[in-house]
Amino acid sequence: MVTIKDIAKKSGYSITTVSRALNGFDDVNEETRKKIQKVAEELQYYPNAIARRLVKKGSNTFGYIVCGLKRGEKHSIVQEFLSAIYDFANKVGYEILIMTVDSKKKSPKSYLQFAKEHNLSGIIVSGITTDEPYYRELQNSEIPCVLIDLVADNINVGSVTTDNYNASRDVVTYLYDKGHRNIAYMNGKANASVSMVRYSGYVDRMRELGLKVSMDYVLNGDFSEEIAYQEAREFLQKHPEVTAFFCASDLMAVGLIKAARELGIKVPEQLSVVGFDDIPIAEYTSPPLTTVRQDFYQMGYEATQMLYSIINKQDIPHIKKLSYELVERSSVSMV
Amino acid sequence: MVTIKDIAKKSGYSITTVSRALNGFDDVNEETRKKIQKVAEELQYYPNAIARRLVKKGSNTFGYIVCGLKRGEKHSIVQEFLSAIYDFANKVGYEILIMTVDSKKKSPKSYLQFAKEHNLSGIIVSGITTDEPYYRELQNSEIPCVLIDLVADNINVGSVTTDNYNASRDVVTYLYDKGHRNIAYMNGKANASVSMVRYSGYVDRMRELGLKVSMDYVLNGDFSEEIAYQEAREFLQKHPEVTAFFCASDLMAVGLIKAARELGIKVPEQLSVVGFDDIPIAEYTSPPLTTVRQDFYQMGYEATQMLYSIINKQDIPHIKKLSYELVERSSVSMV
DNA sequence: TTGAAAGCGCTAACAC
DNA sequence: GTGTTAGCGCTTTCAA
Repeated sequence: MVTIKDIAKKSGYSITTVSRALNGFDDVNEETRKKIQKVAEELQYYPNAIARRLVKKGSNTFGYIVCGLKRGEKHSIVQEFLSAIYDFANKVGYEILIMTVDSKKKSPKSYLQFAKEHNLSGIIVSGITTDEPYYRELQNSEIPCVLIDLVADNINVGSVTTDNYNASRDVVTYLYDKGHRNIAYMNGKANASVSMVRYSGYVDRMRELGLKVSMDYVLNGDFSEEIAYQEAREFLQKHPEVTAFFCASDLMAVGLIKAARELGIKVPEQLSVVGFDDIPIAEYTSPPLTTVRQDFYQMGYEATQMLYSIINKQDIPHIKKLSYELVERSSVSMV
Repeated sequence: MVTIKDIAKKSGYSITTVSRALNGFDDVNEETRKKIQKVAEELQYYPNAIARRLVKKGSNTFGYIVCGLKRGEKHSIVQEFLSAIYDFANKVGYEILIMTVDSKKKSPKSYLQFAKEHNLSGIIVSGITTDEPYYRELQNSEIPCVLIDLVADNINVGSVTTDNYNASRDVVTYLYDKGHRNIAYMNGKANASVSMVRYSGYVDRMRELGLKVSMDYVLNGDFSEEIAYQEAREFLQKHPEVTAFFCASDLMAVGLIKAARELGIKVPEQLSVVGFDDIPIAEYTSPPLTTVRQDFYQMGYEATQMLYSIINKQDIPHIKKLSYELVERSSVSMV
């Protein structure tokens, strides 16, 4: 390994001067700098980031704690987050360190340990549900944090989500305007923060519109295509009066549509379906899915940006609700 | 920040003893260890991985160079890779450092710089095409490398790919067996290694079966849905005699099918289509796509495993060709 | 069983 | 402009 010392020796200057020359300080003679740079190049010198990080105060690294980075997902949400996080990090010259968390296994280390070990400047968290130990730990973190799809607000911690509540309300309104009155709801993971707020959006808006919300009409698909399919098969047979279904995720909508098809129920003629997320698949299902588009890339980007602001003690709001878009395709009809 | 020094001070032992006690050395009195551990806990001490890394020889980190981690992808290939890389890394106690590369922009740093700066144990590379400067640089690396979907073979560098050549041949055979004789081919990015291999599989097998390969029948969709769509629109009008299309990616197949539909050509009745990859969308298109399934997770896993072996000087083959599966759905018919 | 001391590669006062 | 020195937090000989 070529070090600054080797360059010092070969160039005849001191270690300090080499360091300063290479780091562009202006108290170095230009000729000296040239010579040193030449030697550095000859020796194929690359500064050791680890050593530098040890001596400097900050590490200039964001941590990213992901829950749910796993094989065979039918959406690429994590990929969108990552793409955004790296885009922003590259822009401000930060590195990223990722810690994957498996909700099934007990986590090997706490977020605090992760952060302190690597001297992280701050961390972004996604995919965590409210029943996980991380959640409480994170709430009043001493380290800058931004949570995606989770509520939080204190000096060091911010949160970024889609405006799930209003999105949900809009869907109900949309369905209502299409003439639907018996609107069922397929909820996601009970412990996911987004499930709860989407659910309240549904309930609140239904009530406002004078529609009764029967608990019979609320299923739980756990954000899973398969479970939604199972639940729907049972439900649809019992409730022919239901003309529309709002699903808290596209994947569940897909499962629901499959169940309907098998039962001989035509979508959208006999049953209208609205999803949530707008994952790539949504465009290709038959019928193409009407759904609420979330911009996951933007969520990731805003989260990283917010983290950066928090780290730099900028005074910005710590809660960001992103806009959504109701994209109309062909899974909803008038009644 | 709580350091080993603080613990030494508070516990009354020396820095050395604290270090050894905390790292489980057996030349430490158990009582001493207990005391030290207690103090460490009280002080909420977390060992500084950066300092440790500086002093130890290896960094126990894999680098991962990704090209093509970007917004709005319709597949989650990178996500599958990452998921696998982390699964393996977690198992062997390594960390991951990712460098994103944008083929459009000139890369900010060479892979060597990336590796040396962070003292990486080795690196995994995916998404690189043969025309990129990285490619040559990587070929005879002094640092352990494993390339995904790129050929390479030397002491320090290995490669992992699907057996693209035979997969391609199998598709042609499959189509032939279904009675197709005029089989066109939609190739991917010209400079992607996989494109070339898949293309030769197509050509070789066509010839073996006594079918002529006209250059007219070979289009280039650049792995893009949109470009494939454009190319196909033009082509299909001119070549009604073509009854089957083999596309080097599912996304291109989707573009092709769209073009066919707009032209009033029924898939699969009038035109059979086979894709490649088996991305999630493939299952939901209409008609559902017959395609070659690649196991991207496995590719990532094997790559990381191979890298680990190379790093540890194990004597294993440096070329791994993974098996594939022709999944039959409904986009191909007999003729 | 414990501790003193050197050093990993680098930066940053402070002097000259 | 340049060099001396100390030190980031940790591990690791080598003595005691």
